[in-house]
Parts: sequence; C-alpha cells; structure tokens
Amino acid sequence: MITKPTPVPAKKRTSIGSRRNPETETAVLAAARDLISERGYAGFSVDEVARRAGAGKTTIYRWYPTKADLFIAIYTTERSTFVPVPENGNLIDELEQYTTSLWHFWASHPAGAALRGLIAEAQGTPEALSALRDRFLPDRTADVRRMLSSAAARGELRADEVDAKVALWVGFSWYKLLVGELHDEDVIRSVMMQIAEVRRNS
Amino acid sequence: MITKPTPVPAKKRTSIGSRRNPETETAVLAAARDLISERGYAGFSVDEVARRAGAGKTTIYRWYPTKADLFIAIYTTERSTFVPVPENGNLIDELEQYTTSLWHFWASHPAGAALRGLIAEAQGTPEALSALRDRFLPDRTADVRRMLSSAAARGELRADEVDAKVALWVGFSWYKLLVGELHDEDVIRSVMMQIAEVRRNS
Amino acid sequence: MITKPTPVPAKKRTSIGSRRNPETETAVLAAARDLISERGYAGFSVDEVARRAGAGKTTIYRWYPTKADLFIAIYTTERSTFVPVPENGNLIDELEQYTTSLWHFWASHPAGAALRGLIAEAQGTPEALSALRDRFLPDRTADVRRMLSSAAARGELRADEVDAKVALWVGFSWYKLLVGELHDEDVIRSVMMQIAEVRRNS
Amino acid sequence: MITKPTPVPAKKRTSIGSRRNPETETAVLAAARDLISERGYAGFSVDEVARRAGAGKTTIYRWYPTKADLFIAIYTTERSTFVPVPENGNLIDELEQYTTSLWHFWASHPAGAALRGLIAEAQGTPEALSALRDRFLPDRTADVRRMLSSAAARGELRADEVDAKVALWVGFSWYKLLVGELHDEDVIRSVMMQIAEVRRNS
DNA sequence: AAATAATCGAGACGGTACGTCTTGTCTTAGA
DNA sequence: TCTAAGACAAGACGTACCGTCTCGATTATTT
Repeated sequence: MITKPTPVPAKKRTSIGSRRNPETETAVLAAARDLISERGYAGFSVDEVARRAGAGKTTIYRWYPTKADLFIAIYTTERSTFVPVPENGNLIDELEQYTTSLWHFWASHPAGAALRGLIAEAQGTPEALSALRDRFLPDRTADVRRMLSSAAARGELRADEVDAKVALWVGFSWYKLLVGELHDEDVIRSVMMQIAEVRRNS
Repeated sequence: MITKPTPVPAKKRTSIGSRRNPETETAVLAAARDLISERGYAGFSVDEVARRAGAGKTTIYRWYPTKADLFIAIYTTERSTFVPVPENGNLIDELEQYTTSLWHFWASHPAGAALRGLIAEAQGTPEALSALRDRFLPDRTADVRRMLSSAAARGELRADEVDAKVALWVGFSWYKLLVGELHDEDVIRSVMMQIAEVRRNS
Repeated sequence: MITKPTPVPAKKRTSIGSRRNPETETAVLAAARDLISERGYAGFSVDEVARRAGAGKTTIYRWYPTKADLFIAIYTTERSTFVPVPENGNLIDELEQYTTSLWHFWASHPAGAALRGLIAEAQGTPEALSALRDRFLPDRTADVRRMLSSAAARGELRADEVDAKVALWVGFSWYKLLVGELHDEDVIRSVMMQIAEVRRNS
Repeated sequence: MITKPTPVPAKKRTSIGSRRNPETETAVLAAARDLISERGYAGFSVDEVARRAGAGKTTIYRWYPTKADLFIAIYTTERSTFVPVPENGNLIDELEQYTTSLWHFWASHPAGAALRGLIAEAQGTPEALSALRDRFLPDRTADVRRMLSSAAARGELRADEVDAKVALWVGFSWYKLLVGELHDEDVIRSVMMQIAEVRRNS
C-alpha cells in the first residue's frame, strides 16, 4: 500500500536460447545493487529484484540458489577496483590505508549493505553461514593476511601471530560496519597500531 | 515447514487485572528462549512465541515494541548469572577467563542465538540498530572496559588505548559468534594477549 | 496507522458512587453517535467509543451487553422528535409524509447509520438478530401499522391486508436504506400508492 | 475456540503454472460455501477459508479483492440451477412460485448466508456497497423484472409501475431474509397479490 | 463515624481477523 | 534449453477489535 514498486523494466529481454543471457545477468545484478542500497537488508526481496530487472524469479534462483550467493555476487563486483592494496613496506600505514579504503567502499557502495545482508542472512540459514565462512571470508581477508605475512617475513612480527591478527582485523571492521560506525575513521589508526604491535607477552 | 508447531499452552492463565501479569511475562520469555534456541533467528516469529506462550500477540508487542527489544530481554535474563567477572589482577588471565565464560554462555544458552538475532535484526531496521548500539552495547561491554581501565590504573597499559581495545575485543568476540566458531577456544589466549599488549608504536 | 483517533475526553469524569452516572451515560451515547456518523459501521468500535467518551469499556458493556443494544440506544434517542406521525385521514398522504420524514431522519442523523449497523450486526450474531426482530421492529413499525389499521377501520382497505402491507413498507424502506438510495425520494409516492392500494385479486 | 478448525487439505494441490488453477478455484469456493453455511457471517474469515481450502491467502485475495466479491461468487454458483423461472402467463402464480423457490434456495444453500453477508458487508465498506448495488442487484432482479414487464405487455398492469413493484419485491424478500423469517411462507401469496395488483389510485 | 456496596476509568489480557509481504517451487508459452 | 511471467502454499508481519478481567479510586448508603 505504501510504495508503487517501480515496475519499469526499461527494456524487454527474452531468452537467447540455451545459453545464459548476459544482459539478464547484468540487469539482475544492477537491480539487486540498487535495491540493497535503496532499502537495505529489510526491504530487499527477490521478487522486487526480479521485477526491477524484468527477470523471472526462477532465473535468479537458478544462478543464486541462496540469498547469500546473491549478496556475495553484489559484493564482489567492483570491490577490487575500489579497494586498492597498498604496498609500501610499512605495516601500520598499509593497514590504515587499506582499512580506510575499505570503509569508504562499504559506505559508498551497495557492497556495504550487501555484506551486512550477508552476515544477517548467515544468522538464519546454515547455507548462508557456510557461504559466508567458507566461500566469502578466505578470499576477502587474503589482502590483509598478505600484508601481515610480509611483515612477518620482514621480521616485524612473529609468524604465529598472523592468524590472531587477521581475526582481530576482521572482527573490528565488521563490528564497525554492523553497528553503523563507518564514519568513525579516527579510531582506525590507533587500532591498526594495536594490531600491528608485536606481541611480547609470554 | 519442518516441525509440528508445538501447540501446547501447558496451562491456562487468566488476567490479574490492569497491571502486567508476571506469569505471562515469564511464559513469553520462556517461549521466546525456547524458540530461538530450537530454530534460530530464521524460524523465530512473534506469532509462534505467542502461540507457545499462550499469549496474545498484542501483549508481546505491548512490552517489546521491536523484535530487538525481545531479543535483548531474552539475552539479559541470566547473563550475569552465567558469566562471572574474574578479578585477579592479571589482565590477560581475566580477559581469557571472561571471554571463555562468555563463549560458553553464548554456546549453551539461547542468549547466543538471541544476540545473533539482535545483530541480524539491526541490519534491517534502524530501531533495532539503535537498540543494539545505544541500549545493548554500553552495558554489555562494561565488564571488559572495567578490566582494561583497572589495568590502565595499575600502569599496565595506557589510558588512551582502552577504547580501541574494547572495540577490538567486542569485534573479535562477535566475529567468532557470527561465523559460528565459538568452539574454537584455542585462539582465545593468543588473541587476548594481543589485546592486552601495551602499544609502543608511535 | 491512518487516523489520530481523537482521544480528547474533554473533561475528567469520576464515579459518583453506587448509582449510575448520568454524565457518563450521556457521554457514551454522544460519542457513539458521533462515531457512527463519522465512520459508519466499519470503523465503529466499542474501544473507540470508550476512548472518546472517557469511559471504561466495562461500563459500556454493563449497560449495552450487545453492540445491537448500543445501536438501538443510538437510534432511539430523538427519533420521535424528528419523525412526526401525520394524521389527516388520507392514507397515501400519511404514508408519503411519514416515509419522507423517516428517510430524512435516516439520512441526516446518526440513526440511519445505527440502523444499518444494527441490521448488519444481526446477520452475524443471534442475539443481535432477536434484538432487531423482537425488541426493535415491533415498536418501530407501530406508527405505520396504526395508519394502515385506521384506514382499514375507515373501510379503505381490508383488515387482513395490514400485515402484508406493513411488511412491504418495512422491506421497501430498509432496502433503500441498505443500498444507500435514501436520496431517491421521487419513488416514494408511487410506491406508497401501491402499498395503499386495496387488493381485489382473489 | 469452539470448533476444531478442520485443517484437512485432503490433497496437496500445487501450481499449474502461470494460469489460474481451477482445482484451487473449486476448493476455495467449496470451503467458502461450507464455512458461511456452518458459521454464518460472523465466523466467516478469509484466513479460515484459506486454511480449509489449503490455499494461500494471497491466492484468494488475487481473485476476490473484496469479501463482497467472494460472497457474490459463493452466491452465484448454482443459483440458476436451483431457482427456476416459472412462465405460465399468470403473474401472481409466477411471482409466488418464484419467490417460494428463491426462499427455499436461500434457506437450504450457503447462498442465503452469503447474501446476508454481502448485505452486511455493504454496510461497512463503500466497495462492497457498490458491488452489491451495481454488480449484484441488476442481474439478480432481472427475472422478476421480466415477469412484471411481460404482465405489463399483456396489459395486466401499467408499465410505469414496474420499477416500484420490483423495489417492493426485492425489499420484501430481503427483509424476510435479513430478519430470518424465510420459513414464513404463508405470507408470500398475499404479498405477491398485493404486488401484482394494478394501481388505480391517482 | 465506619463499614459496605456499587460504579467508575483505565487498560491488560487471550484471541483472532485483517490485508500485505516474502519465500522458494512450479508451470506455461515464447524464442 | 533458457527465458519472463506469474500462480501457488505457507505463513509472518504489525494493527485493530472483541469481550472479559482486575485494579484502585470515588461515592452513597447503611450500620
């Protein structure tokens, strides 16, 4: 009763036969991106994506059997473009720059909302949880892991600390994303210094 | 879809007048606790809580205008009972014991699922987000903040590090909760050592 | 969600002890009248009457055990004032004037909506049906019956026709009320002539 | 609270694609018919129809946007089968036979309850009122109008009386239906004679 | 005066219906 | 074989109302 749901399918697309139609693929992803950034996790529905994309629901479910898969797809497009991986030999600077870039990316692109959706979804269904943990996380923490490993190789920290530090970094970034405090960039540097700190406690 | 929905309202309760009926309150909370631990966030519905508690939906909505409020209520009961706050003058030990207790609590009580639900809910609705950030978090991080502040008072770390360390601790614990790795207790000690580490980088 | 429901109880009334409070009685009836004329049958609720009247629901239910009773009460006040019973020895004129007055009354006072509500209510609950048939109807058709009986006494129609004619008159008036055609006064005269007609068929 | 709500979906029906499923259509109408005749207007709910029919509520609302539409659908099935239109050249006999058949139909089939529900519903919502007046009535009074017009063509009554007589007939029949006096068939003949009477008053 | 009894407002309560929404499955018809 | 369209069962959402109930205050009558 509230919203006229933007029925505009722009153009008519039809099947191109027994191969996946790339136009449709694009349209679905674009619609999903728009929707998640307009309305957030609540207000995101497969029906609405289909409507906006002018796609059949079946089509969407064929490619993305789980909402989680769809969120991952939304997230993945463009991330590498927008989050450059710095490499200047100074771990703290690298971490700070990378984290800042990432937060900007999250705040300014549908990807942030998509990740929030993915995490939320994972709290409900086991498939989404394993998609998050097994398919999403390893890839997405690779950059930070590499920075830390390089620093360890340079002797700046101990190799057996890397895992813990990665977990700390992911946890911190997610936490700020999930409570909606991405604007709070001032804390980044001091936290990254903390993470970069070599441990001397027994 | 899966289970016979447990229609059994056990006993008949009647109103005790125009003041809140504590029996009903108990029944609702108990039903909510059971439900979230049986079925998780998906599968948790106010309808079902009402059905199990033998309560009217209106009653539930009267007390808990938001699902978030209900989750907080589920979480809050018993937490203090089950998560003792250690105090032995050794920060790392305190953090380790406390975190371990908390993870046990999360893993073994509906509270864990409730917090997961609360965080998920917060990704959808602004009310839930502010409930999480403004009403839930400050209270629930008070213990750790106190431990760290005490340590700072003892000169074991710098006072201006406390906030960052609290955020790191919360982020890390949430992260492990959200990806379902609470069983992975081995990492706790090394991470707590990292958090407890005094920072010497500029 | 739509309407701020006009909560204003103007003044605070309190109990005057172990006797019925006439102020409250007046307030309830006034609120009920206002409500039914503002919102019609749907949109009429005891809750709202209580709210507007500043009365307790229990109080209302004490006096009017059934919604039907409340409708009858709304209807009854003022009817005699507004619907004069003509008496001029000409049956057709009497019927026409009386019917016209009645339709005006129905159209311009809450009473019309109240009767519609009463009839609708009677389709749902047996109590309302018997209130309508046994307590409401006999009284409210007495005037027309008297007109017809007088005409029969004057020899203008047969005595055994009266019942049928009363039923025809009631049916016709209700019908026009129920389909919302009270404005259609042009038909009144021809129908009343038809009703006043003496029957000559065997 | 009274009755075991008969959940029995007998068989599982599934979608037959992007066309309306006639099995479902039948099941919904059957359930609606049963329900209205078992429980009457109060006690009739879309929820319960859906439950009994094993249909989704959305499906029902798709076909019958208004309860009024559903009532009309219940009413319409089978009416022509059960209410034959007599044609023997004698207006009074025709009216009497037709009215008697109709009352029997109303009394013995869900249709009667459905019409009562429709009329009641029309007192609440404008949509239902216009459905009743504009979509239901013209069709359903066509038979009687035809009888009267034929009689007028035969010179038995004046053509300009027909409308008034139709209104009288509808009003009378509804009245008896609405006050639950369909068993009172004895009055039919005398009333029909009255209606059939040619008017001689000026 | 004190005790008793009725009446009041307020509103909590268990139920239940409303009409809308979303999910994931399924079918058709067209390319 | 893939597509858009959309029907479908299931059931949750949050709001509204029903009629019953309990409270504590207020008042009139009885003792």
